[in-house]
Amino acid sequence: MTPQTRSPSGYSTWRLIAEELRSEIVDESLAPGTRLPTERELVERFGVHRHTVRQAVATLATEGLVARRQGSGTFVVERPRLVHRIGLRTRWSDSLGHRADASPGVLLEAGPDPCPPADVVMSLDLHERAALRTEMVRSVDGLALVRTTDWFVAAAVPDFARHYRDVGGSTTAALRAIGIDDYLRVSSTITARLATFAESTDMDLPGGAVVLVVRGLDALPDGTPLRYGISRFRADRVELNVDT
Amino acid sequence: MTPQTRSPSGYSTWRLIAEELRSEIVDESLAPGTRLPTERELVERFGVHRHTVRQAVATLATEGLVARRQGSGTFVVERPRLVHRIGLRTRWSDSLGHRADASPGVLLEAGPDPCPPADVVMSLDLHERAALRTEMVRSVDGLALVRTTDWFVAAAVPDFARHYRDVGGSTTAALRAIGIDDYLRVSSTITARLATFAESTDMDLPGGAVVLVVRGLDALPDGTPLRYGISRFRADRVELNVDT
DNA sequence: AGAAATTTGTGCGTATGTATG
DNA sequence: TCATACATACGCACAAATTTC
Repeated sequence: MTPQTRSPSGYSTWRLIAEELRSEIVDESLAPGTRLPTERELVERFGVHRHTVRQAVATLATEGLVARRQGSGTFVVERPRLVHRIGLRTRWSDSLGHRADASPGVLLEAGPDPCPPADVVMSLDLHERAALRTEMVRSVDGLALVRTTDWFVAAAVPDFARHYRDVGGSTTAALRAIGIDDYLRVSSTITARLATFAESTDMDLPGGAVVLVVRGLDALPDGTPLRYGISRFRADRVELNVDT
Repeated sequence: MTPQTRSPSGYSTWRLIAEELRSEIVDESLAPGTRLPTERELVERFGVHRHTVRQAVATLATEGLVARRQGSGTFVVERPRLVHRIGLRTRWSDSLGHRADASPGVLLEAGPDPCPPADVVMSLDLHERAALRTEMVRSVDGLALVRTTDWFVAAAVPDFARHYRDVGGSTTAALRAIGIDDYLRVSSTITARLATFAESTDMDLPGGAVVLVVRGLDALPDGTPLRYGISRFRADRVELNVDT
């Protein structure tokens, strides 16, 4: 485990240990409220110096994942986790709209996209039609939980950005103002990866954060494609749910 | 980006750059078959020494994610990606069974679990009944893609391990041999995190690999809970799909 | 209440790894 | 290849808070 004996992985020992412990916490193998193994036990388990274990736990403490109490131990902090349901009607308002502490979505950008990715062109049939792209961040309790990029068929959602701001940051309400009362989720594709630098900046993520990426296609009840969206969720604070 | 100006993250600079590029490849921002930016461009973009970007790209090349061609450039390698469908009937046989190169599941362990996690006890109503736990790895083309842990109500699946081996590594077939012809997915919960040391060993994952974690509850058509499963997928090779 | 054991917090010194130039 | 600056990991010692007996 020492840098001398390990092959160069690009990960420091304390970071590896920190991520191992984080996995167990996110997984609830270490349940909220319970005590972490003592530093002595962690030293034993990982075969490293106490300072190394301490630096690992220190980063988790800085992130607010655990709380250390001198003489007593280190404890897993209880943290609310957002459950985002994926189904026929997938709406932010259902997942975080009812929470008193949910802020409206912040529109970072909205404008024409001259050259959307190939799968977006395909899904929305944008060969002959212009695309509108929106970039948003959504937060709960001051914590950014999701970063979204959406494409619309521009002609179908006139003045989207203005309506979005007018209704106070709700996509569903903005679409209703335009005259679109209902839309359905056709399919969702879920992947996961490490956050990019840009995402870490936009969502203020800790180092090495994992994001859940959901690509979804929404259509009008008659089947006309309406929106192609890419949502990137903080994986340590959000879980996706599919009921069948 | 220099070690002097960065706050200590536990990641070496080349590792950060490697993971950034990997995210773009997994995301298909850098599509299969396309050329990576030149070393010169990467040096420019990340503001680091040429040795540093070379080490980053070298790691991706070792993993087979990119191929370097002298005088030509570095290219993103095309790699098959497994799509695992989540729906009412979620079966391995549907996702990877029809592939000629799919190996049967390898049963690592099967036996009584005296003390399953709280949510498993709850979902399967194991307060008074014994639990059977199975641990498996499933591979395609010699590449381990998923590591599963399943709990059954022991009394409902007598001799499961024997049947599983007899039918050659298929859960659905083993259950049929026991007399269970059909079962349905009740709900699925999806999270993501870095792989643990144990998972990295079992699935032979590269350092810092991300896993998609799916917790699912299966029940008999009459609603009796049958199985609670935790599946951990290699996130760089598997995507989940939900059609609604 | 008090002593001992346990657990986290802190300091210094040394050797090695990392990234730049 | 070498020099420089910083980060990492280890070894040892002791302090402070809490729990245990």
